[in-house]
Amino acid sequence: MPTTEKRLRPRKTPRQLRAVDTRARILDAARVVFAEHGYAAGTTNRIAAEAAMSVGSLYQYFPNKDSILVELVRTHVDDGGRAVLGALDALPRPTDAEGLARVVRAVVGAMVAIHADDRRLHQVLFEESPRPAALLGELHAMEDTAVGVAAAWIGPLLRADVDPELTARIVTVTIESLVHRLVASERPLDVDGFVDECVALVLAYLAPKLR
Amino acid sequence: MPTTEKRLRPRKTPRQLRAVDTRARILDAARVVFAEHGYAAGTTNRIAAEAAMSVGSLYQYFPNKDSILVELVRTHVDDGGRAVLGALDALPRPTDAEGLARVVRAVVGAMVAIHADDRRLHQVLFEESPRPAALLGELHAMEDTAVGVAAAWIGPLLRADVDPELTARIVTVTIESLVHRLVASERPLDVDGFVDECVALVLAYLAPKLR
Amino acid sequence: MPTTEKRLRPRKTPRQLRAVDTRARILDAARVVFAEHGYAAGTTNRIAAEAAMSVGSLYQYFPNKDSILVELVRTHVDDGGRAVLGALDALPRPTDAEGLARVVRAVVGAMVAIHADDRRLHQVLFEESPRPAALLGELHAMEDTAVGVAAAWIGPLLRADVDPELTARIVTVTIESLVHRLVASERPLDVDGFVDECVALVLAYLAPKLR
Amino acid sequence: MPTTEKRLRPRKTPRQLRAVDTRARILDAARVVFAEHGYAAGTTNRIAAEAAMSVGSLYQYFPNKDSILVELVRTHVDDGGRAVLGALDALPRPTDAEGLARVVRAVVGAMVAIHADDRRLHQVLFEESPRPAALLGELHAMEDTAVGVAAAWIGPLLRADVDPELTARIVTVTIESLVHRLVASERPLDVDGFVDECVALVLAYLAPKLR
DNA sequence: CATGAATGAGGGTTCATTCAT
DNA sequence: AATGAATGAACCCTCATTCAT
Repeated sequence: MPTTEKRLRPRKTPRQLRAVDTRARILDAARVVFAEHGYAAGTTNRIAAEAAMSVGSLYQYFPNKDSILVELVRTHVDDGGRAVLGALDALPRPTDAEGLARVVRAVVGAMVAIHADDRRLHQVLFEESPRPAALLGELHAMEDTAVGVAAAWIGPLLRADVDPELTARIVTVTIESLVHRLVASERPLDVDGFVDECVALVLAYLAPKLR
Repeated sequence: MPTTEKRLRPRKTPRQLRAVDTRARILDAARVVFAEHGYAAGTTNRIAAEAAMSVGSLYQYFPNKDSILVELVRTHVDDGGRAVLGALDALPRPTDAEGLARVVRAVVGAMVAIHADDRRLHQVLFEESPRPAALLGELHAMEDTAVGVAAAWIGPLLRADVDPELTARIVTVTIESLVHRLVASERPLDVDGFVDECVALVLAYLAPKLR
Repeated sequence: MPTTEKRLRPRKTPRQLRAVDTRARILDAARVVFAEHGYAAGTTNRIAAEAAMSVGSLYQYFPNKDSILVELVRTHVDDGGRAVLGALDALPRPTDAEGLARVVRAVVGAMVAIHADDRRLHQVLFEESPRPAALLGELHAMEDTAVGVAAAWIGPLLRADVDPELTARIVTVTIESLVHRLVASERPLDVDGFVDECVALVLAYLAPKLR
Repeated sequence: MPTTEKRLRPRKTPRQLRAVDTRARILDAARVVFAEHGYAAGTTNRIAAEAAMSVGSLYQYFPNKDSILVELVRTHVDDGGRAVLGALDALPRPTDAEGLARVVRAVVGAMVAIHADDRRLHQVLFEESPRPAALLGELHAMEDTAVGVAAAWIGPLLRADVDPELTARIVTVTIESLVHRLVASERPLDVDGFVDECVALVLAYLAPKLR
């Protein structure tokens, strides 16, 4: 019933929704172009062409090339966070080593899943491109948040003499690093085997620290 | 009059040696410039200036900018390999968990040491810069070699039902990834603590696989 | 139904009046924007924004950016003429050197007054901006008119062997030039002292030509 | 005798002279292009084309478009100063009204002469173009120097109760303004007549102040 | 008539690479 | 071999103007 739908949300479409859509088109195009050409050769003109619009339009939505990149990074990180939190949501707080194993497996799985989409883009976003100072702050904050979540989930299981914050950070960094390494790998890789070993690694690290 | 010409040329810098020296000067300059300006802004003119020579001369030793980068990457990887092998050379093949701990600690220490030199350069070399396909093959070969060495040192300690090759690869990749992560970190970091945890992580992973 | 339409239209803003008002709003906005940003950076979009309307609307009242500028120049010149004529209106035709001094002082005073408003705008209008050929003709005509007025006021006092037209032109040009120079000056200036000297200059020039 | 000439000045040519020549070519081209197209449309590419070189070369001699303009302004002002000083050099310090008349005539003549070259360029340089703050300072300093010179030449002739500095400044500004006005005039003008009146104006202004 | 998103030619500038000397 | 001036394609971005709604 298109008529009904139109009636139900009329005024919102013209300015707001259009703009949101255009922004999305630009970001999608940028993803494609950066993945294909890298950051330096991913020119704003190319992105505009990919988005089937003029450069001028692109610059009405983003003040410069870097801001597109920043938005892409932000979006990716946010999506990652949401994916992990979503995976955790389906699980109870672990009360024993077995529950912990399920949690770690879920997290690593979620991380790998969101990175599987476009490995090359991920590389461009997180390695090749310049990261403005402003963005770095956000990324650090995000990591701290992630460490906080990890500490909340793992902490209760740790012995009293173990620093939950440090442990959580090591686990977080390890998972992140290995998943990024997996993504960066330009050779074919047995993903499932990698995930298994990654989980094993983390659990082995945590085992002697459990209460 | 070849005799005359020979006389005019200083004895200790025959054509070959001179060229080697010039190449080295260029590479040193490139290291400085890339570390200071990044890859994109590290122009060939700047490198030539840093090397106190003309661009023209630079292009007589390297066909293009990328070839300088490639040489830098190659050199760094080779140095890394040599450093690790050197560290291992001082140790006996491990026969028990304790020996293994010493070996892992030595390797991680060596890795961190060669990366401590110039973190920024390392980042430029391994993240910011485009890596030509030709180089990728070499890097993969290097990794395989590293895995081979790891397998040789760890393998004899593993239980029969453990895949030494896979285990060695995971250990290698983990150490590499975490050290790179340490280097990439733009926030101040407790290096020693990081190394300790890194060693603990690897040993914990290996512990259940030991015979 | 023309009757209905008439009802809907507010009485005091029939098509014509409304348009005049909109034009005025645009011109006012242009003055502000040009004064603040200069000609090149005084974009039509900025002018429209300042006028609280869309660019599209602006282009319904002016065919292009230059036409706004031209209108601004025209208005300024007209205002100047009116101001000078107004100042003269309050004075009797001079019959002696004393009367002449009063007239010159009044004219210079009026000129300085209308330029004091917004020096920066004046600069943009008369120096920084391109002046289309069409406008030049009008400006020349205006100058000729001014010279004519000057000749009418000064002429009767001059000796028979003096060319009233040339004398009037020199006086006109001198006053104009010095006032513009005053406006253009980016260093603080003693305006009153400047005016005094300007008047003295003109009177000294005229003195030997008086009958 | 080309051989002799070559021998006489050998080493100076290669780097220094070439560069000076190239700079001059660029400035000449810029003069032509600015005069023809104005500042905004006088693009660096057009200037390079006019100078029969590539943009890249142009940017090896000037860091940006504005710097070319600044150099042009500086050169023009310097030339003007030199021309006026040159004209004065041929005259003795005035000791009476007659000598003063000769001096004023010489100065006005020199000013008009150096501006006769290219009126349109002069307009672009001094009206249409943005003048960086740095340049303004220099221009002010130049004016002050000019006022100083004028005071030195006129001062001794003035009555004790006359401010030589103020008088010199008014004279300087008047000559400058009227000559610029002459240049700016886009209508054909009787230059000689203008000069005569200009001189008469200045002398009439000075007459009552003479001792 | 109003709106403001869209257009795209064109501008200033950089930098890997070449080549005459 | 060395030099460094010269090259010019390509980049990012702006802004006067248009046009679908």
